[in-house]
Amino acid sequence: MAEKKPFYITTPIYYPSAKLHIGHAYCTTLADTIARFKRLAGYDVFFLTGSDEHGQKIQQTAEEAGVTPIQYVDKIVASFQHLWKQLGISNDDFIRTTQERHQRAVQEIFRRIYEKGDIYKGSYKGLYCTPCESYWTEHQLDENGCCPDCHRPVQEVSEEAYFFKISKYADRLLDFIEKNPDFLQPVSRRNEMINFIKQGLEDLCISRTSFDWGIPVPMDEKHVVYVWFDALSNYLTPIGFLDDKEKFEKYWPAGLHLVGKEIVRFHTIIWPCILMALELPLPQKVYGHGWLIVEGDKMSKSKGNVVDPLALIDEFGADAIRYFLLREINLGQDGNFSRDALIARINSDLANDLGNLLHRTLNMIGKFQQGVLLAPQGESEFDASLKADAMETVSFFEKGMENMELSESIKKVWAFISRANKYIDETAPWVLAKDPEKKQVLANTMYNLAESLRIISILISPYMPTTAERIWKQLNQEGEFSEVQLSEAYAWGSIPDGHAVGEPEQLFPRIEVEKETPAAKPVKAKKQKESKENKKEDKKEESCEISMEDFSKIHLRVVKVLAAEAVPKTEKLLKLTVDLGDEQREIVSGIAKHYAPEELVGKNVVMVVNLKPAKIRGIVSHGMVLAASADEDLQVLSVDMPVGSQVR
RNA sequence: CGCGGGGUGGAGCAGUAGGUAGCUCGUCGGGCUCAUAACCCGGAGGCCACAGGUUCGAGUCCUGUCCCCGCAACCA
Repeated sequence: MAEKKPFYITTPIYYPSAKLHIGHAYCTTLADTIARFKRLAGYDVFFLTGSDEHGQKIQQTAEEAGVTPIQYVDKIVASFQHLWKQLGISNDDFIRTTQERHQRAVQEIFRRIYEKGDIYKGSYKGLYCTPCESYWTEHQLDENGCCPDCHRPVQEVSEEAYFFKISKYADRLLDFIEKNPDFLQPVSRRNEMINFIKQGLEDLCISRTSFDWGIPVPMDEKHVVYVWFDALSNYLTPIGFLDDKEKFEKYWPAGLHLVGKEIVRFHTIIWPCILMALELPLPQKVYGHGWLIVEGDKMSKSKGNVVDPLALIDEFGADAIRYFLLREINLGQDGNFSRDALIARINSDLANDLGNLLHRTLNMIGKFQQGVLLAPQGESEFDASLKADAMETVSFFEKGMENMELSESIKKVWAFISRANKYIDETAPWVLAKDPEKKQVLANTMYNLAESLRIISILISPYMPTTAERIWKQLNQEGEFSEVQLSEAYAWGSIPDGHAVGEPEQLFPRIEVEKETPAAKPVKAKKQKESKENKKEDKKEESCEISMEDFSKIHLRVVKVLAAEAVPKTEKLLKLTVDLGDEQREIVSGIAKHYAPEELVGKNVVMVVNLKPAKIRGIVSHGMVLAASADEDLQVLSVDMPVGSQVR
């Protein structure tokens, strides 16, 4: 066989300021699946992920935690790596921007561009938001003159800094993007970037003196290299940019940088400019995927809908999560993640369709033929059709995967799984088994089902590596599963005559859902209904009605606010200490925009007493203060009744 | 005139250089019994947010309006 074609694929490097959430897991799973597919298809793949560990924010957070920055990031990065392991991520390397190899590479890149004259010293004046590590111009600020992102105050800063002449490359870049439609996808992002570039590019400030947790600028040690210049360079480091010319030439340019839509700009403007300055070829493709919306809403701890991927993996297994993310969410746009939808997919697709197909097949082979497959002889119309479908599925799948149509490709496999289930119905093996003369027809049927499952296991392996291998093992296939190639999926009839299969074993047990979880679901349904009906004049109010019994579950009481203080580093949260009459509680309330803490002290307000406690910003909030709101306005319900009064 | 995404049967989504509106789940009815109350077949359910326009013909193109959602993942 000819030498394998190289394929270099990357995820963004994640910022270790907090734990990773399902959105990060999504992105990395996408990349992993593509990487696994490429390996399956015979490419020599290098798959990189990592962490972006520098910056003022990390430095500060570490200080607050009383540890050094490196101690701080070491710990968090270990949790990244743990998560990737649990998720079955098959990265070939893990780059950390604090590694010596990366620092050397960045300094070298900086030096080369500087010597070329594309980096110059200037001074930067601007309004800086520390938490966001962003400079803003005056008109970008929000109505209060604060950071438009986080709405915290900004500081005026002026510092000496190095600049990278991006402006010099704008025309070349635009030309490149316009001439290479594949470079930037999906098209909506591409159009966006073309517009952005046409508005003109400004030189980019790439150094800082205001903090020192970063890579020193080689010729001027009081500067550190600023975030994007540092972070983007990670893509060059692990493939031998500095010290392994052969490896570097093999893998560069990258085949795919997979990124979230929020950072497409950096990857399609700054990064290509850096590469052009280095006189290196540009990556073949940058793909900006969408985000995950959770339960129709933004994730937030306060709503109790933060999705911790590790917890999900514990509960459902990595493959189920992977399957859900890749199947349910369309790559280019935002997608919904919900627990109900996840369970529905697991039950119907994984347990009923796939798991049960394997189980019933192996069971029949065991029951009707003592677990032994016989080479088929003759072919019925059903057999021929099944086989044709299998072959069509494989080639559709291959094409789809090459085009990054992940969701479409896996759906096609499921259509085939469905086809195989139908085949069982068509051939009715339990009938054949009763007729000795149909012995060979039965054997053909069993053989074809086993072949179908063998092929299915190959096709799903990039998506669900563990499950694929379990199927493989249950079919008692020979050889290392990791060595299997896509070409074997095309080879119908590979199972030898007389092959004995293994015992059936449940792949995915069905997940039984309790009839009605009183809390979350109805509330959500109601919310959606409301918003829908608001436009169409709520004619069907009765559908939102609750019974007296429902209402009586909510305990409302008048309580007195004893103390109130702002929760540090938040803009909407107040921590309140309230007196219920017979006890005191702490609750966190998102009303800081409307009330100063001192305004609330002494007030008697209405509160939900029996709300399940929730942890918000580390504070246990047990209860909720009721407030009326309309547009921007908000008022807590304050009443002139004694503490402890029931509200009904 | 900040930017972007979106409004399609109960839910979640597809709809590809404009030509009978599809899929999954749910639901209703039937079939089957090898199987994880599973599998197979069939039915009901949509004037594709609204209003104009282009066209022989628009969910799909153009214009305008309304509504939702984000601004990068702490905000009960």
